Amino acid sequence: MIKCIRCKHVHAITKSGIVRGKQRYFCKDCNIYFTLPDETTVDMKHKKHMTTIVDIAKALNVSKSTVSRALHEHEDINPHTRAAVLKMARQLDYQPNLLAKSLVRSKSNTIGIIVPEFLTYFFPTIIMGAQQVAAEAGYNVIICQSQESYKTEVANANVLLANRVDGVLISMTRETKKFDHFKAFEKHGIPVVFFNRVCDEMDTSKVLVNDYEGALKAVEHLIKNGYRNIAHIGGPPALLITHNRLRGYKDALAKYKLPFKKELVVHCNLSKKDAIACAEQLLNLKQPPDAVFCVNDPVAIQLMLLAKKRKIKIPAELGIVGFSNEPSGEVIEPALTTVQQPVADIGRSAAGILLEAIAKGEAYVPEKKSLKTTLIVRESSIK
Amino acid sequence: MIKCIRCKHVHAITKSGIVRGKQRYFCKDCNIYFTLPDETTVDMKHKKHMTTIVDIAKALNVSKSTVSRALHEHEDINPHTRAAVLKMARQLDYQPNLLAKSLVRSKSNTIGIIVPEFLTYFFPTIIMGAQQVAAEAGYNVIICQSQESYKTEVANANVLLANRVDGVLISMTRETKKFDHFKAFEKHGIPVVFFNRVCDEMDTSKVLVNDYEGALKAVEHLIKNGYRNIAHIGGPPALLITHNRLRGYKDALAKYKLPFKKELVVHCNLSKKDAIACAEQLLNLKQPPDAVFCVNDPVAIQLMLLAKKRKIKIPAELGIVGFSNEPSGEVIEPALTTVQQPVADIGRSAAGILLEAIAKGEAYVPEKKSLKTTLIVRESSIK
DNA sequence: CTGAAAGCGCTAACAT
DNA sequence: ATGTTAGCGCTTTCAG
Repeated sequence: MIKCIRCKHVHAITKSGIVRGKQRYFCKDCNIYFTLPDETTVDMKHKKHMTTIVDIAKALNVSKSTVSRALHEHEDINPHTRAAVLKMARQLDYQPNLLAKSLVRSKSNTIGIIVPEFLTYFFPTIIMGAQQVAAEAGYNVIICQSQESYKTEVANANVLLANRVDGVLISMTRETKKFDHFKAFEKHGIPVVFFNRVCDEMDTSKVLVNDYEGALKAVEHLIKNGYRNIAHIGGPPALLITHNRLRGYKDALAKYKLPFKKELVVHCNLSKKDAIACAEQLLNLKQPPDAVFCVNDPVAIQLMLLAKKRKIKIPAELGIVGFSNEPSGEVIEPALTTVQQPVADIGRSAAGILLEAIAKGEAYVPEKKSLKTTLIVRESSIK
Repeated sequence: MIKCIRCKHVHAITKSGIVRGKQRYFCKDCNIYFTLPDETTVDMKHKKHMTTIVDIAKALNVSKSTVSRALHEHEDINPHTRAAVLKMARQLDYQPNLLAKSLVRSKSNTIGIIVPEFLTYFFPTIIMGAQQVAAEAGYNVIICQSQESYKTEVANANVLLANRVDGVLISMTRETKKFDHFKAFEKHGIPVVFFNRVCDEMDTSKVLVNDYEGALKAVEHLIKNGYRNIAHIGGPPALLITHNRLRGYKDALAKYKLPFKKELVVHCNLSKKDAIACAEQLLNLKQPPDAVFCVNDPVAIQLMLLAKKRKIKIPAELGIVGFSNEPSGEVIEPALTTVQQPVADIGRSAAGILLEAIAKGEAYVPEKKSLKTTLIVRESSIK
């Protein structure tokens, strides 16, 4: 709707020839000729318009569908036009607008990841693995940190929903008890794969490390090396890994007919401070343990540091085994025996399953995957 | 337009009653009755339609513009309609489609990050910092790993471009010599902030750690502690940090009138293998150093491990200072003196500057930020 | 205060 | 083989 530049009215306007490629108009009321201010020149520096398929189409005098087809190896396309389009696309520096594509396809080619934190090497490594697999399949990754807060986790879920991710990878906070924010994904047909900190209430794919087996092997190893009064520093009771590693610990004792002593099991919230507190609690026992299986390496290291400070000889007087094989365990003295988990594999595996689920849609059947652990024997556990 | 399920033609079709709530058709040509496969029932579970503003509008018998306005605290809106819309939105579990919003606003509220790798704690920590700041401002983050490959980096840049990110954070690969893929961002008015591995050729914001000063302090500390024959294991020559830390090393020597000896400087590509090779090279010297300033902690740790293996006393016979304060340095014995960089701050700072640039648009003036380092003195450098 | 309509860039029926 | 058209879900003039 063209308005007269003087009277601002729209009636009484007629086209009147073309001047320097621009349409000229005539207002019968005001009796003046005018052309519209060329907005493109203003735009030029303001925000360089990215070339679209329409630009290519115009340049080549074809329709945008033709351009779209040429760009997508559609079969019904003349090889010549195709070549011309491709050339022009390169020439104009065309970058497809994935937002538009996602909108019309109802598919964003993006997956979301929710992790509780990002500080230790653990989650970054998993994310890296997932990101690699995703990138290879042409998927982007949006990462959210729940910071171990249920509320944030709900917000994260909404962000991912609003961004219309095609699938989600989740490791829950330790305080998550309600799962509606996860179920919302399912409700919209968005597949979810849990890893590590999984949700039992939901019937989705899950990728876990075989914590039970890892713990069993670790404690068995201690027993075989002559330790008899073996303690366990576990994780937060809410976590499944805590449960499974504790179970492995118990079963190993049982297997070798060693008594289970309640006072030898303490739970740690995984903070450094609490780790030290737990270590103290154990070492202060009237009958202190001669070995400790720790829920993870950082905890094991705090224990070792404390023991060393107290001149307790490791491994002679105190055997220590950790879990997760973090870099620090390798350089500490004595080097820490630990249960290695295939961390990057967790991410790769989870992402792989998720992509499959996205591809299969309805047909997809949830799958539970349990990754193997390996006991890495170093010095801290060999009497 | 109903087609016969046999002859596929559209003429000769008539309606013929309703069966179980579904319209039945009759093809006069083929003489058969049929109903159309019920797509809605399939759809129901297939992909639950997410509610849109139109759904809300219909439910309330208002126009979608009204809904949009209600959802955005627009001023021209009746408080009652507003309340009704909000209520209905909640009721229908409305999640705005950010893809659509981004498309029409030409603003994705997403920033991209390109980092060379993701393995050490360094980049993940930076990303975490950046992600926090971004999330607080309502921005998502898309992360790309260039894997130290120029080609991948170019691909990464295109991915971000195609996703229409509003800004980009970059730490270059060590082999990047051409910068067209970065300049493409500028060309489209997408602000770029470099961090850590910055690009001198581009006039954009940069966030760096004051490597020079950190190195200077580190070497000065060694000198003050009585070391006189101080070596340096540097990083890959292509990196700026290598250059700056080396400069700090040299200037510290100069400041105390100590001679610079070429054979005491070796360059390491930062791989573990090469770190060991460099350490060996130095320790094998006819006149081995009595202290080494290392380009980073992992290298320092490899050196320490080798020295210990050779029964060289640390710090008595060999002082060692690292750079970056990685967790391992704290637990190794003797504990590693190191230069701490405010890693998460790099990410926070860079993201902050980027968001500001996005907000200011044209008006934005590039800014160079140099973050301070702190020398953390532990045992490995005190004779 | 509300509605109608245009359009962001793209895909995908449908038509030619 | 190519063009036309109708959206995807949303914001944003413009018109009441």
